[in-house]
Amino acid sequence: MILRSHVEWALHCCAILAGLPEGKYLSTKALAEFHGLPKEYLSKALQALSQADLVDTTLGPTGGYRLAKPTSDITVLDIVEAVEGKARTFECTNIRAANPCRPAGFCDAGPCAVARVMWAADEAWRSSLRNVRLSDLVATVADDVPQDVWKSTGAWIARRAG
Amino acid sequence: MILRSHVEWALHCCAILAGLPEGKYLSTKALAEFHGLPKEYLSKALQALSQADLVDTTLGPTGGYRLAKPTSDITVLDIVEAVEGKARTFECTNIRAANPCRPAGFCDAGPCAVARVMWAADEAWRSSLRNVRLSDLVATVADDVPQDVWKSTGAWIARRAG
DNA sequence: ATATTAAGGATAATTTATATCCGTATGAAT
DNA sequence: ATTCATACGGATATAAATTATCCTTAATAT
Ligand code: FES
Ligand code: FES
Repeated sequence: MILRSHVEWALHCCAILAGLPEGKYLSTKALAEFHGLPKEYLSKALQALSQADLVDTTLGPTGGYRLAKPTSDITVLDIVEAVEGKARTFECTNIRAANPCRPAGFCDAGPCAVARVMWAADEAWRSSLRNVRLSDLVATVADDVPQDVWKSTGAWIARRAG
Repeated sequence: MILRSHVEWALHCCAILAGLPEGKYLSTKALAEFHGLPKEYLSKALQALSQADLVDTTLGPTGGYRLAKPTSDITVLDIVEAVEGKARTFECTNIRAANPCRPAGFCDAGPCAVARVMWAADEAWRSSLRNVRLSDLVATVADDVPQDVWKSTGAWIARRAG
């Protein structure tokens, strides 16, 4: 099992959009260049963010993306689920139903105990991601990145914004 | 992202092996029949359990699998990692390195903040699975299944054990 | 000897992930 | 008005992972 690369892309793009000057937009082209990613494919991840209402978009020469809400109102889980879907990572195919010792027509009262354990772990994973806001993430990144790089990155974004 | 079906198979097989009479083995064929699974493919999952030293095996007409340890010494995580691997579910491709504002030869001090958040969630998932022992799981299943079905299932296992 | 089993290698089919291409509608600048 | 750059979505292509089967080998019980 492995998460799609879109998750890494979407999270980094949101972190960049967080540094965008008020009211401006940043294009797919700029985001792809910045991260060294294939523009057309990155576009699919950004479309997913748009469909999840995490970002606003506009068309035309100065068009692109910007965050639709304050960074403190967006969680990492919001972003992950936007590109990866909300479906559980464990899928029960109900193999217990094949038990030859069951009476004919036997009907289970609820989900299998195995599935419940796996789903609880899935929820722990989601809960962990839900507890980190985009604002927290950006603050951590800002802490990690040397000040001069951080500053010139902000300038780069402002320069490419439309 | 979705876990492989082997996870569901391996967990259910371990739960069945937990009901095996002392010293006996249960074959792939019996486990496949019981769960309605393709024998040859299920065999791959069981081999993974064997390689992780969670089960003992023996050859020959009375051969098959049995648990290698007490059920309280095996966690759900042990089983999941045996078939799914221990690799993290989030893979960082270090896209931050493409940032055009970095000075040439810039070297990161540690893993990216985005990766750290994703890895923490991964660990929360694993921790949740690690906190459930096979003995706990079996107890829950026993609670779920009607007593008569539980009993006849135990008899079925004993009958097929060699 | 014979039958049955786990183990593992080879191979194929199916599904998912990755990636590119192109047409359309929209908005900004001239 | 015209032109250009953009998001969006559909279609298609390629690569990789998952699912599945087949077959050979070595071990073991009867
Ligand atoms: S039947 Fe699907 S997890 Fe038990
Ligand atoms: S560079 Fe990989 S998660 Fe940030």
